[in-house]
Amino acid sequence: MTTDAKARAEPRQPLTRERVLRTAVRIADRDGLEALTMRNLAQELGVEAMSLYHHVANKEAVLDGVVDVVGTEIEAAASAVDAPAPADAWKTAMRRRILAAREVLLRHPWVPEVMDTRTTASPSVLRYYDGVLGLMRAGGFSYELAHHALHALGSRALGYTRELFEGGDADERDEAAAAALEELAGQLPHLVEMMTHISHSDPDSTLGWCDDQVEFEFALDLILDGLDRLREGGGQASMTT
Amino acid sequence: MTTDAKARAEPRQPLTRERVLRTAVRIADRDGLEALTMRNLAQELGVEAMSLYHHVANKEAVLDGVVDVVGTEIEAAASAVDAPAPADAWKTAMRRRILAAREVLLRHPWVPEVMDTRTTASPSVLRYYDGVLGLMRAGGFSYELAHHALHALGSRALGYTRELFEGGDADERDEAAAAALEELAGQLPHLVEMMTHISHSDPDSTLGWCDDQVEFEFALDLILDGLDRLREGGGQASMTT
DNA sequence: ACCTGAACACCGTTCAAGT
DNA sequence: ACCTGAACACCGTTCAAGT
Repeated sequence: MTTDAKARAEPRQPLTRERVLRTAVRIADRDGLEALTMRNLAQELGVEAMSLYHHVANKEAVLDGVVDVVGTEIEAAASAVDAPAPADAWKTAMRRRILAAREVLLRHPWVPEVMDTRTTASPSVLRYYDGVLGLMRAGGFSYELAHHALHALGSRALGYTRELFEGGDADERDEAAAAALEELAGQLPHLVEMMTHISHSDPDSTLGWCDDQVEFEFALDLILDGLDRLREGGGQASMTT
Repeated sequence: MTTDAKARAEPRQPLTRERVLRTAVRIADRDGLEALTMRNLAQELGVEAMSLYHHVANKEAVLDGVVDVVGTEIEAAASAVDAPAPADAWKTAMRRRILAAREVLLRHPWVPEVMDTRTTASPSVLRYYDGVLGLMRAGGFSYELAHHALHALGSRALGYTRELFEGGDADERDEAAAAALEELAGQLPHLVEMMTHISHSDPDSTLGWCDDQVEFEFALDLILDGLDRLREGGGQASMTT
């Protein structure tokens, strides 16, 4: 049985925008963002590249679309977390919601890179942020403070912050960082000493000592605690000179 | 006089890595990142594209290089800010240093996008972070807290955070956001109400009401104040359950 | 040693033509 | 209405050849 015959044997599903976008997400999940080309996407759908243009305007529309697909997944995950006890309600609810969103993004690690190049807002992401804002309003935030809070959280509300040196192979990255540190050791006294100090107190750790989840939650709590303090202070946002 | 003759009339500078990288920065500043192609870069230098490969390994090396050039500019700007008075020393010094770095980045708005795709650390950026770490150590941070702090600040230490919807033309973006909000108004009750509330209290503001500099400083101060509190508490980083 | 021209293997996209 | 093949205008990069 030839592949042609096999392809014909399965009832051929009609091409739709939905099917195009879901396939695009699958390609990015499986092979990475650089594998998401129009030609590849068409091939995966058993069609010519040009057929895609009947269902999406262009590649930018595909990227907008995949973000919205994942955004819908985030919405679902966020609304599935249980409500916290009344005390500490807003902060605990926000924390749970954001960490639930983060779990979705960890399954689609290419999303931050795409999101950072979007120039228009995805409907599902907007709905998610509307929920975040609603939570703060219910917690007693003024609109002014809530507005600052949305900016301060930024993409962290969705569960991610771009680390400074990420992407690529983690081992490669550590190796490159080690080489850079060695070469520049004389110029980086504090970084070198921090590394030796931390690797002494935790002998297991090598250069790859940074636990992304721990650091994410550290910064998230720092911000949520700070916002809570401002909220209690009456929603005014002046802190420093 | 033909352009050929004119080109020959000026003493032809030899191609060097330095000249290639500085020209690359100029192209990105003037025409945007998408204009920074190997062919364009060569043309600007009056040379064939392939000649570049004698001075840089490939395009990735060019991108690593331009980040390092701007990183050097940031180092210089940061070390030029005057030391603060002894009281509040670390926080004020950090704030000044970061806002000085931000000013450099505002002159090179394409840098965040490139930085976010780097997988190896630029020497100049590493040196800048070493200085940031040194400031915290001098301010009494434990290495553990300082390490968390570096992660929590992330790219903010260099003066930028990627906004969720940025890039492209600002007017276009606002228009798109307005259209999205209108279409989804029923599904975004809190965002819609926040907008009307804020535009009432500030009649000048339209959709483009967000002042990036104000929001950057709000979040920066939120984090610096939080870190300062933890530092005073003895450098321990446990805040929540 | 340094630079070049032609070529290769990719992109996204347009267009006229098929069914 | 939907899909296709050929072609266009770009990329980054390799390679053999020039000086």
